[in-house]
Amino acid sequence: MTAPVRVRFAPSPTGYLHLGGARTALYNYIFARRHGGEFVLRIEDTDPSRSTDAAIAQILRSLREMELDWDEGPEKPGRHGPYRQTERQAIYREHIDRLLAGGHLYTCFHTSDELEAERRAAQAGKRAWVYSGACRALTTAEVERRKAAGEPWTLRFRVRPGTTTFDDMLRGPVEVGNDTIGDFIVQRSDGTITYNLAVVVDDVTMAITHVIRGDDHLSNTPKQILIYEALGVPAPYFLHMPLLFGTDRKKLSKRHGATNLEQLTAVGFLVEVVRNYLCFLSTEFDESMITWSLADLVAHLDVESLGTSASIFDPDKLRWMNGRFIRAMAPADFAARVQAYLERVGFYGQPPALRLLAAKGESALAEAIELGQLAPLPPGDDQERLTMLVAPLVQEKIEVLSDFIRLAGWLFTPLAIAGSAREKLTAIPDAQRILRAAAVCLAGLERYDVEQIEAAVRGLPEQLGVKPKSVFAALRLGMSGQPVTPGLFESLWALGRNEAAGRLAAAAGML
RNA sequence: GGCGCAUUCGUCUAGGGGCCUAGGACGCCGCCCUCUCACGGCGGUAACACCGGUUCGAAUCCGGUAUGCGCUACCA
Repeated sequence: MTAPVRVRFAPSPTGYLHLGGARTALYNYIFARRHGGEFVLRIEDTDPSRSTDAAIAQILRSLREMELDWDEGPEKPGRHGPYRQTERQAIYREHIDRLLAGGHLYTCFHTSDELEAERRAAQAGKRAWVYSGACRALTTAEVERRKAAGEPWTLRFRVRPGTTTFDDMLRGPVEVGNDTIGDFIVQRSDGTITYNLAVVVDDVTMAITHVIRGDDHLSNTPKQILIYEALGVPAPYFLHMPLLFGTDRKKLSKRHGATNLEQLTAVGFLVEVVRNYLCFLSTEFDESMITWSLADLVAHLDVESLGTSASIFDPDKLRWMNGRFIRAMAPADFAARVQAYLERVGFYGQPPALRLLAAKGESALAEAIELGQLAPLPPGDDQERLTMLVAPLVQEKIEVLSDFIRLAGWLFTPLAIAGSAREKLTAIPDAQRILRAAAVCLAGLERYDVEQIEAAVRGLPEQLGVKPKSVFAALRLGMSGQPVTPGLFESLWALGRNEAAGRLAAAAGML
């Protein structure tokens, strides 16, 4: 019988979980669940200068938001812990000793400055460069003498001659000549362990059977295989997923706008959609997949049938998917999501969120939230009622949740007609007459419902002898101060009779 | 420079020797619907990186070139 499948996701906590990382986490999770295996989370913080606890917390939060619960890892103790590399020093020690005993490691006294110079010279002469292995020849006595003299030293891995091969589950056989690898450092002069050794030791001791990671690690794999060999343990299966780039074909970074889950959800993308979008890259996609649940992803997606070339993050397609998803939601669910979103971005009782979005756009909003400038604020009773009332009106037209604010934010703030809206309103012939008539008309309606409102408004043009367009435009501007709103009749209805009539009358008074 | 991986419309992709004068989706453009904006519907634009082979026949197989990315670190 074969060993149970165990996979891991091993981010280095140097910042947010970016989308590429989220994607490999997703596929690791899916692979584990498909094979009834276990998914472990490990934090690769061997470089303390770049790792922060805040980043770790951030990453855990994002994974949880995507519902990728890990079976073992931080805050989820298991038999193979600890799950932070900084806490596994003793384990590395032990393995270093084993390698040392096996003659796979040797002490090297070359300083990084010396090596840097050599490398530069080789570079200038357009010659290939790998570490010469000069220190291999040092005698034990010599080593001891120089160590005693206080010279800094590192431990290097003695790369054997020959070639190293492995079968990538996605790309097939890969073969490299060991002479192109060069003895690499495994223990730094400060005594800390290097990435390539740490991963191997961790994967061995955590009983990882399948290493599913980004393509950027493909070139490191031969080194790691050499270490497995030296340790005398079988290497796991490897699968290198295609990378995810920004629109400029470069690695995703801040310059590409919203590129991590936090920012994306801050502008109103739904986690499920982002999650699905990431999964649908490098594979065939069908519209019916947009509303898939995590369980559906597990049931249908197979990391082994992904394509092999890198793909580019396309915010436009994500938007479209988000819109489709929103349209497919039950109205009540959508309303609840809108409310939670508005609360999160501090919309309720905090016009700043609204203004920020209007003036500076989505990225500014995302940034403000990120910096904690907008505190979550629960809605008041009236606001909650209004939100529920208005949500269905916008559900059919928006792409991201922040569009709600753009489209319907005016409903939550006192009437203000300024700038171009004011100019447009004044430019409408008979605007004042129209507004007054409409206010009176609405106030006198027998029943205040959408049908009655529509009938009344549609009767106005003939009644007043003006063009229908003038009436619609005047009422829209007059009730909202906005050129674009949800449906006119529905909006007037959502406002309520008094508020609607009051706004129109007030608008007439401003002319 | 060396090594590795990749290469179909702008983007995500279908395609695994004849079904391909290359199909779908996003975007873009146009039309329809329409109280604004959208949504929705319909239509259009647009690609096999290049050069050589193999073959009766190549997007599909092979070789080379180019380009991109990654590794080549006492980063991960």
